[in-house]
Amino acid sequence: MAARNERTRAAERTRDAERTKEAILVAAEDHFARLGFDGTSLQQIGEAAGVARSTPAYFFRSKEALYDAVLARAVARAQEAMARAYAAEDEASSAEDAVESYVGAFLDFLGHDQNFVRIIQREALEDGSRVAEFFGRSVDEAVAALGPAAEKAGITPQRLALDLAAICWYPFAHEHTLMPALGMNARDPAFLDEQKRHLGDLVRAMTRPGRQRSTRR
Amino acid sequence: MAARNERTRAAERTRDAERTKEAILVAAEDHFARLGFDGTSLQQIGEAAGVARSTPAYFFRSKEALYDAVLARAVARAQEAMARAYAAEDEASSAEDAVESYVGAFLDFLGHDQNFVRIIQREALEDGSRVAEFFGRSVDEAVAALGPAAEKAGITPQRLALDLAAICWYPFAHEHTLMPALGMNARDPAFLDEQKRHLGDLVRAMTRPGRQRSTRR
DNA sequence: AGCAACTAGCTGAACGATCAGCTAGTTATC
DNA sequence: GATAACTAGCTGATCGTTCAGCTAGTTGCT
Repeated sequence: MAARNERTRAAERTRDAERTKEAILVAAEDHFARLGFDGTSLQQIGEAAGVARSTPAYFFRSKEALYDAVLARAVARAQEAMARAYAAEDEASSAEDAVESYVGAFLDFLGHDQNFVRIIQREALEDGSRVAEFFGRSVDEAVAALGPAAEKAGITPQRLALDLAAICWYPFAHEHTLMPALGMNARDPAFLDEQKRHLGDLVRAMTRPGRQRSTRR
Repeated sequence: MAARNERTRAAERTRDAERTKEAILVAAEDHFARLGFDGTSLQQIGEAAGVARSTPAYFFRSKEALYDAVLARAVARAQEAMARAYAAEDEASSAEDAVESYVGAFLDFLGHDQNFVRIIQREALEDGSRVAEFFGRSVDEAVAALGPAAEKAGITPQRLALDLAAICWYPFAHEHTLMPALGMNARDPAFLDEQKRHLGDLVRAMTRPGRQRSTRR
């Protein structure tokens, strides 16, 4: 049995708190992302990490504290990925290109970090979620990156950010609900490519001059 | 104590299977939507419905069967709302107006049925979700309603449906994550109005002639 | 170098609490 | 009085947490 093998290996392995904590964090993230906080037991996490049931609690004090550590890790990954995208984006030749490269980086990150999407989706269902605070810096960067294009389109950068985030995020969040009903597959690389191109077209359509928008009342 | 009062009232109330089942369904939906399947106990549902803990199981056989009934109810509400919107939409004068009225109905429904959004969000996190099948008819209607505008925009109706669904859905799904970070409030009626106008502008921008889209490779 | 004292890593067992499902029963209604 | 509408009480399973204890590894002393 796999679990047995892992436990045996763990017993032979030299003691290393950092490595063990890391294994627990990885196992916990996978389980929390797939099954949720309530749907995951410390027993399962311990088995997957190759340690005893009590070891996660030994290192992280409580199940909730372990979850907090998992959440912080996942958010940090996203922040770093988007900060890199923000740093790389300033060599774009036009406002539209800047958006396209920034959005492309976001799409790539979401496509490669399914755990992040699932964990944030679960957080979004908690009333007192704390992720909003975590997003502060990333939102500032996004608003800066989208600012010029938003001005050309005649909308606020916040609204442009919302539209793009929604279109990027939704297919991954709903790959088991609306996507199959539409005959689409979010994990198909061809879909990702098409999505990037489509978003570029969309931004160019929004910024093209000569538009007539609804007048404010 | 409130629970005691409700129980007392239940005992005094005349027996009525339909009314009791309805009360259980309503209570169960609220709890499942807010706290999830695992986070909700039959005890809580019974208390909220004003019946004993064993009554939900008496009428619905098991917790899972009760959840299935709740899910079917919520999906049926959405299907009816969108079928009405589809029926009302054919008097629109242009392809763009048709989209705007259809999308407006969708937005209104989502804004008034928070339970539906939350339940579907939770379903989307289950790997073996069955909601995809339920969406079949509604998707066909949506594709038909959006067809003319999609053709004008040079994209498939499925993709237009995906974009619009994403932008409509996302603010409600993430009203506790990205929305506050962007300084927006999905439940503000002014935001809903602005969102409708904005989506109309977006569709008109997409369908405006003279665009230059990326060429397929 | 070698040994004793100490610490950090990790475990198994036990705890109280909570849960869904079951069963035997009680009450209202026709 | 038969049947449907409910309920209280029980049961086995599972959960997170706690804790004493074991052991591998480190440090300090001679």
